[in-house]
Amino acid sequence: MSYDVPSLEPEIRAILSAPDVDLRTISAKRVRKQLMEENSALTPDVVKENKEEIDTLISQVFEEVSRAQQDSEDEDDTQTNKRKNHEDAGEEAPVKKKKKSGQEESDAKLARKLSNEINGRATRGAGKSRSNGTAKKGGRAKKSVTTVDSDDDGDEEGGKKKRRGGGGFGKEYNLSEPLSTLLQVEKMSRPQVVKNLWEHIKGNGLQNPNNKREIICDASMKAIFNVDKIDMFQMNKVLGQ
DNA sequence: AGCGGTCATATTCATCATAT
DNA sequence: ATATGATGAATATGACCGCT
Repeated sequence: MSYDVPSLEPEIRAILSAPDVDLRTISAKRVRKQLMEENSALTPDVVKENKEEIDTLISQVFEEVSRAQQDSEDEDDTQTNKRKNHEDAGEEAPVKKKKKSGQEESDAKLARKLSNEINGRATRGAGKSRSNGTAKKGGRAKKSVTTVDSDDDGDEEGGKKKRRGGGGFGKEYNLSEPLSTLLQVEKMSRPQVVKNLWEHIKGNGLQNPNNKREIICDASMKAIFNVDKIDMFQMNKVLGQ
């Protein structure tokens, strides 16, 4: 009320789209600060009183600029990509299984998490901050526990391990009638069976929507397990028989 | 005794930024 | 300066078997 916040949009846009400003390293707080420095009319008190509104406006402008910059990245990624690489290299490569999950967030949501999203990613990428990320992680420090892709491949000096070939999970089993019918193979190792089974499950949407760990057996599945529904773990269990 | 591979969800953890 | 909200990422879960 004491200030026409919307009129700040051009200034905010200028700040956010400045060549030397990274959307990942900028924060709403910084923008506010810069606004105050450049605009004498914006005293700390004024900002304080309109903080919420200003933040909202910043978030809106951020969205637009961010989108524009994404397009730029598609065409020319040298800048951003380079920087990004640098960060990743300098920091540590946290194994991320999932990439981006969704860029389309509701506007309301986006506005709400503007600050967190921007700065969260920014600081993380920028490194510094925690520096010893792993150490601090503490209990969760152990990254890939099992899926560590240690495909031992190669040599293994002579008669060391054939665990790959005849190993515990490498053993192939003769599939039961309904199972071989369903999977169209006669023998297979258990992990492979599970894999194919899930393929079938997902293909036919046999998961219980409420509890997706629960499999609702269809005719062919019922022929195998003899039940209407089965826990995905139990499924694996029965499979061993 | 434990590791290895396979699956999806649930839970937990830590870290970040803002707000008070 | 601390408390809190929120978010992302990682791990645990459960069962199988054979080998080191």
